Amino acid sequence: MVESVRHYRIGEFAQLVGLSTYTLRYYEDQGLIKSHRDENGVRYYTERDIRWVGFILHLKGTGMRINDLKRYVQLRAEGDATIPTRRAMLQKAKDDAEADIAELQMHLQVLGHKIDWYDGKVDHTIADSESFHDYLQRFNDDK
Amino acid sequence: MVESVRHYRIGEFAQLVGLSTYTLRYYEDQGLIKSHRDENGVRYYTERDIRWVGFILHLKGTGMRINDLKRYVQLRAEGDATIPTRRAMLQKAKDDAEADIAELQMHLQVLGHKIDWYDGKVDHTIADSESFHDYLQRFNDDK
DNA sequence: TCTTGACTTAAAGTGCACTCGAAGGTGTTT
DNA sequence: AAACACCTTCGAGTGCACTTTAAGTCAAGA
Repeated sequence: MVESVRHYRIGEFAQLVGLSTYTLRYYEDQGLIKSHRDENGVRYYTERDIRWVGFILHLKGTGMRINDLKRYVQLRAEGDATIPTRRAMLQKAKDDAEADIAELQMHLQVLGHKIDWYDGKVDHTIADSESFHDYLQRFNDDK
Repeated sequence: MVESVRHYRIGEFAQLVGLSTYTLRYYEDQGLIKSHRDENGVRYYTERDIRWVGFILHLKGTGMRINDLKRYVQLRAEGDATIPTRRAMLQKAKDDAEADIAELQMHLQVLGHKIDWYDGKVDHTIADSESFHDYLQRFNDDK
């Protein structure tokens, strides 16, 4: 009694992973994902494929580009010998994303100050004469 | 004895703000920045303009699009009555960027786990049989 | 039987933000 | 005089990641 694994055709799978069928075929063309085919040539996917797409989306989510993803997939196909390379790719993606966050936070800080400055102007706790640039200097004292 | 303000022509200004002269003219076309002109029609910029471009770059840095930037500039031109609207725009930009950071961090966490998993495979502290998916479950116990 | 959803290839379109080039002109510097 | 940096309009090109269309085929389900 072999329990057959649940199969999803492209439409259902697309909904599950939150991509369009177009995109799924596009990713397949690009070699990012592989699909299985039934006797009529119709694509189907399994739970494993859901997890793989999920992981791809995590990588994409950190800003990794399709080309790098392709490369990662190729390396994976080459077996365990490429683990150090893949690890390095992930580390780089991680470092890059962390740098992005740091930059984002820096911009965010200025935005926050500008919002505070607007508030100060509106409730008159900041002098009309004080420009945002002057106001910002207040936070630069320690630099 | 009026100290005249330091003027920068587009080439020098471009270097100062880290944009190309092309981009600067493009931004001007889009209404994001204004330039002053000398008697020959040659653009020049001042310190104030450096600060303004800097601020624009902070907004862009949080992911704000040209169209929204345009709108912000328009509102600014309409005077203090639009401060609440502008404040709201900044708040939204801030909220959006914070959401982006949160998402990024989520992706980052998975990446981190995958890196650890690779390390575990390499030094055999993780069983060969344990898939990354299984491994990830370890961190899901509290959910 | 008809609709629905799948299949194919190949090409074109979309959106965003630049980025560049052509072609001809002006003014300053070497 | 030549080089250089600037000016104009405006249209085309770039890069990325999709997104859509065309045109025709196939098979299962109501």
